[in-house]
Amino acid sequence: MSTSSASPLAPLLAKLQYCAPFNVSDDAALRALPHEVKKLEAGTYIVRDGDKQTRACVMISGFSYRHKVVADGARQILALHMRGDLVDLQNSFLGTADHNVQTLTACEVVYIPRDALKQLAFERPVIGEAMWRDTLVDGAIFREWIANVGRRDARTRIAHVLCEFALRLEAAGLGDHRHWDLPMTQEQLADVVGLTAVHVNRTLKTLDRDGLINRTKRSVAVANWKALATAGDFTSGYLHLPEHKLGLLQ
Amino acid sequence: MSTSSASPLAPLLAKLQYCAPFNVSDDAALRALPHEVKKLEAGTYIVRDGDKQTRACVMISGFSYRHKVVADGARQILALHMRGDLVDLQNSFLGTADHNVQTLTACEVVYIPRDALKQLAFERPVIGEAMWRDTLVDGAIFREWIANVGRRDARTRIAHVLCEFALRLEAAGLGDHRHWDLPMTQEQLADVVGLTAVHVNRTLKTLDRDGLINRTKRSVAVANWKALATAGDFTSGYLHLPEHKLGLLQ
DNA sequence: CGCCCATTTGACAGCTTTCAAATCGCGTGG
DNA sequence: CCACGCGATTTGAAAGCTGTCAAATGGGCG
Repeated sequence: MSTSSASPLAPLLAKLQYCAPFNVSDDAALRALPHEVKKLEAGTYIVRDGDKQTRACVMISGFSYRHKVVADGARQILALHMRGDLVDLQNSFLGTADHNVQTLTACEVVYIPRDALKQLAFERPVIGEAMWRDTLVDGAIFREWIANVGRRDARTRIAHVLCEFALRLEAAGLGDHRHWDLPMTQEQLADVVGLTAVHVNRTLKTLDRDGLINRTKRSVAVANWKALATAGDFTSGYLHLPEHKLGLLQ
Repeated sequence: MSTSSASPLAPLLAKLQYCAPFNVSDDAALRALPHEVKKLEAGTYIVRDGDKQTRACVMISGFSYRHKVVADGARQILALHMRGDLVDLQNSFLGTADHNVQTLTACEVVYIPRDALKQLAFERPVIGEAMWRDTLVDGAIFREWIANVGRRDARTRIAHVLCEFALRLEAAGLGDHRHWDLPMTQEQLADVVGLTAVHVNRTLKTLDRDGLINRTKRSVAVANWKALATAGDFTSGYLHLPEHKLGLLQ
């Protein structure tokens, strides 16, 4: 098994290989990347809007999110990240960060110098292609979110992100898509879907009442996957998950 | 001047070089890409959701847009593309398209086989990096649009996209940011900002009345750039434009 | 036990949508 | 050159989804 859990880079390896496995040499090259492991508390900023980053950050455990703050002070969450995700490739390659990245929970992360990552990508096309692909999947999720906040009503919008989180968590090996913990407050969920916390609360209640989800305090479980996916106008295509991770669904 | 207008690939070259100019050899390699020029009528689908593309498409003239259709039939426009933009790198690299790309106006485009593009990117890191960067800028714009439709009111939202279009048009060499033609109907603009055409109409009227824009039939001119940018909560950072294209602004 | 933050709930306001109908612009045909 | 027709723009009135404001409830932690 090439993704030994001994290396802190193992989650990145696992994520990048979801398309095709690397050979031993590529595997070793990736593991040889210079890196620094760090533990971060919940709420820590990994990147601030305007920062000039020179390293990328890989999530090992915990959750983080990207967000922007608009003129009136409202916050919009742009993405949620979990184990294996490369979270600030985008900011570091573009020079100046155009948004914030903050930990949602306590996290372990690995920092990798941007230039080392860039060099690896071009020396080893298999790895470079996997990283590029990963960037494109991030973009695909951004697009779905634009449609989600732009054209779906509250109920559909929330059901949709719940389905997305479920599948991504499962793909990252963090649980079953039908039963997982939502690591965010209703206010944070509201910032994901562009609604108010009050309205998210009311909408979650109706999803619960209708038997689509089960709630316990700060956690959500999918009670009826099919119904939730239908309610959320959800299809998994845009996540571009490898087929072997979609077996359970359709 | 390396970007001779003789080649149909010149707009792509110009776009990719906005960061740093290529050397003669890279320039020649890009021009040597296999390609096919095509004229498309307004409304033609370049990619349909679900398609398996094997070539990418570069815009030479005209405008195109990406969009998704949600469950209730509503459409959300995800991106607008113009001269020099690589419009379906994303779909072709990911295998199956997760959204549609359609021409907004009559267009000239160039098709390039995905594999030739991929090979070039890895053989010539300067070009590969430029393409990667371009992908990341697309992503940055997606993120801004999430915040735009998620957290801004109608007036701010519309003013924001008008500012973005103005700057991107100017950066692409298609006019002055203070005076340009909007190549879309109010209904299409509504699908960009996640509003109804009726409300877009009312809002444009107030922007006009307040002296921020001037309208004539289907065209929009910026009457007061500074006021429009303020009204739209617009700053250009997320476009990651090269400094030499920002001289006029701030 | 008490504080604090998150959740929940209610009443009301408001931005945006919906539904229709009128007007306008412009290409087409007489 | 003018009438016609169709799509886009405008406008009005009313409904509705979501937001705002406030207060109550609940759970976790020192």
